Order: sequence, then structure tokens, then C-alpha cells
Amino acid sequence: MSDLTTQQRPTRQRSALLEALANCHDFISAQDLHARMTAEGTRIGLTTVYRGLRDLEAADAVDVIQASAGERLYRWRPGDSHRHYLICRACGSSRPVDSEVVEEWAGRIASDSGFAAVEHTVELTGVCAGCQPATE
Amino acid sequence: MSDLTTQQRPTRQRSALLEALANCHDFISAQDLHARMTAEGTRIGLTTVYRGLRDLEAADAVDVIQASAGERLYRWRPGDSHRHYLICRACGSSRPVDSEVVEEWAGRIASDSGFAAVEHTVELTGVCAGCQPATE
DNA sequence: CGTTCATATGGATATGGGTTTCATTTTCAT
DNA sequence: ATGAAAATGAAACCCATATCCATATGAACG
Repeated sequence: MSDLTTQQRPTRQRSALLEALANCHDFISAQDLHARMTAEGTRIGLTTVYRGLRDLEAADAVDVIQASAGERLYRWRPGDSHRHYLICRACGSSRPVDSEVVEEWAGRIASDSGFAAVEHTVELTGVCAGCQPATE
Repeated sequence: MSDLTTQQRPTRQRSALLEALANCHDFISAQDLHARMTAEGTRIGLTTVYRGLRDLEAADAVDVIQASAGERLYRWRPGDSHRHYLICRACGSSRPVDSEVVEEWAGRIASDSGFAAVEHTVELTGVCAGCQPATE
């Protein structure tokens, strides 16, 4: 029961979604994922993609970041290790960063503040080496 | 130059917006701010509120956080000091947190990664002492 | 003081990501 | 097989925000 479907009923669409997401090695939006799957011949509704991603998020199987306009980007979490990424604003590529310091800091804030169920989101963006203008 | 209007032309609406935002000591959405101003008798259009907040954001005079559904919350930045907050998911109240550790960490990531112009956003949410259920 | 003109305003309309609805289809248990 | 429960997906909707554009307003100049 701790398998990856995170769903009562395994369906064709669900497994296709899992596969597409696992094969996609960067953050991707629901719409882009749907477009990609459709382009590859998988028949799946946009609604189902949204639902599947929501369920995966609830099951904590994906990392989620907020893009600018309320858009959310999803990424399959390979292990359970890192949860924070440095993302290139130019090309969109992402790399995990070591966030232990931040985890500890967040934990300390949590216990110092009297707040319960403290969660944190950390997002780092920049311009990667390959995307930097030559003259600078 | 470094005055607070951040605008070519000081107008009645603009200064009312500044005042309303400064008087509001927590994060607030554009719509709520507009509603509050209207309730207080200030005649201002929602569009103008959005524009004003966008300009303030560009001028780096407010802190902005992303609420759940793509909604953005704005808060007048009293000084230049802290930039990160711990926000109660139940009542919406916020308190600044000491984030020096995170600033340093982000700086280190920036220089280690080869990324340029690294920016970071950190959001902490929890349930404040006053909002915690008695029986748990 | 009044004319001029660039800029600000704000209601209407559009946009765009995301969610809900509900009729239809699929899966599972019997 | 068969019927109940759950999943699907197209269309309709929601809601924050952006854009359009006609009107209003402040500033500069005479």
C-alpha cells in the first residue's frame, strides 16, 4: 500500500502521469505536462492532470514551487533528501541545494515562536553560468 | 528622490493608498485593501490599488508574499531590516523572524553555484499560540 | 486665471491558472 | 455478468490580476 500510485484505483491515466512526471527531470507546470503527454499520444484530460498532481502533492511525492503568476510547478522527488532548488530564471533549469542549515533554522524558529505545525518554503532563483551574458 | 511616493505625480488616491498600507500592520491583499479604503470613505478604483501596489513592489517599498491561490499579500516595510515572516495560517497574523542565517546561506549558495543575481524567498507558516486548538 | 497636455484614474473587459460540475466511463467486489 | 463506487474529462465557472480606453486631474506655461 505504500506504492507510488497514491490512489485507490490505478488507471491508465494515472500511471501515464506518474511516468511522464518521472521522465521529466525539471519542474513543469500542469498545463505543460498535459501538453507534453498529449503530444506523445497519451489521451488524458487537463482536469485529470490537475487532480493527479494535487494528489501527488498531498502524498508528498513531488516538490512544488510557485511560479510568478500563481502558477505552480511540479517535480517528481527522486529520493526524500533535498527539498529546495536553485532555479535559473533564464532557462528554467533547476538544481537541488543543500538546505540543512535552513531546515535547522526553520525548526528553531518553530520551537522558539510558540507556533505549531510550522512549514517553510524556500526558493532560490538566479541566472546560471550558461545563461549569463558574455559581457559582464 | 528617496521619498515615499515613488511616483511622478502625487495624487489623492496615491497618498491614500500609502497611508492605508502604512496603517495596516499586517499583510493584506490588494482587494482587501481596496475594500478597507472604500469602507473608510476613500474613493479609489481597484485598478489603481493594483497599480499602486505594483509600483511599490517595483520600488521595493513593500514585502510581498504569495498566498495560496496566486493571491499576493503586501506589507509596508517599516525599515530595511528583516524581510521574512512567520505567518499564522489560521488568523493571518505575521511576525518578522530573524533570518540572518538564511541570508548567509543564500549568499553561500550563490557564490558556490556559479549562478548570478541569486534571489531568495522564504516563507514560514504555522499556527500561532492563540489559534491552536485546546484539545490536541 | 486659463489653456494645454501629459499622466493618472477607474469601470469595463480580457486573461489565465486553477477548480467544480456532472454526465459518462471504468474498475472492483460479488 | 452486474451493480455500486470511483475516476474521467469537457464545459462552465471562479477569482486574482492585467489591459483598454474614455475621462479626469495635476503641472507648466503664458
